[in-house]
Amino acid sequence: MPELPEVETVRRGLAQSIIGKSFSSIDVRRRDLRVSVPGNLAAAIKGCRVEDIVRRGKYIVIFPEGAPAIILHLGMSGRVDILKGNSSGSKYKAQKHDHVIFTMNDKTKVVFSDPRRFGMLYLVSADGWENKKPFSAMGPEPLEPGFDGAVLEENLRGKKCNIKSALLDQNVVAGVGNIYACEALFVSGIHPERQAASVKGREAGLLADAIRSVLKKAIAAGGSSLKDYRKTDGSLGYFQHSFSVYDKESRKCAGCTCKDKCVQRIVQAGRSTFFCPVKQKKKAS
DNA sequence: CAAAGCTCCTGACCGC
DNA sequence: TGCGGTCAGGAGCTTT
Repeated sequence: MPELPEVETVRRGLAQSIIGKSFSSIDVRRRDLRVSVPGNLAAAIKGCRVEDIVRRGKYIVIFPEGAPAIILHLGMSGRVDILKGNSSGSKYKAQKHDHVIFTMNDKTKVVFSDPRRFGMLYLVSADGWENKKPFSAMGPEPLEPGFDGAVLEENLRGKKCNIKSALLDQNVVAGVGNIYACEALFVSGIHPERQAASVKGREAGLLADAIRSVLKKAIAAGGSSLKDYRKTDGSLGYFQHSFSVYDKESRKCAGCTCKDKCVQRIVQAGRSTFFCPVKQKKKAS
């Protein structure tokens, strides 16, 4: 379940390994992902030098010089493996779910694999990319300076759905998914069933701070590896060991002083929510 | 416009 | 051991 911290970890791995290098070949083994991999991918980027790689929400955007931007989304089970040219790259043999393999001019291989094929890899013209499809309406980056309680409150205004579901809306805040929505609500002491628009003022500030701190800690840990997620060198993230409530049904919450087995699981908008009913209050404080 | 429901997909897991 | 059923979940689409 790659969310912002996992995507950021992958972005950093990519940036370190391929910025300044150019694409020498692109092998598309399977096109039918969530969005079809464009037929002109190889023709569009071959020979182009990678200038920059940025992240917006859960998307990675790669900028090859003089070419369209490559939009990459890891979906549910997507993974990027980087094989250094001098060693592992030459021994690489494509696995079942390796869909797109980029080979750089120094033989480094970038392998995009995704068993469930919820991921996406497509091209958008680099000029004005931020104003196009998924990005134009996307909410603020929670780790950028402009994000605070006032901004969050504004984006929650008028929302009648519960706060947990609202946090999953990428137009409210970018990059937060199921795990970190649960974790941030716990840290801020807000009950997941609270009406979204009722979270304002001091509480909106607490929630914004909680989102930032949880995401920062997760990035520092290299993300959370539950099933499929790996860093670009194949190693595991380890933030899953630091979850306060996520996937802890009928167990103790972080720093628990409640009766034991306090963590409850409910389903909201078809997604699991984990929370502590003792520490997360239904009434605004 | 908002929000809920549905869909895509496959590996993992459970119970018999 | 093997098989069928269920689940997970990001985002886009459809329905209400």
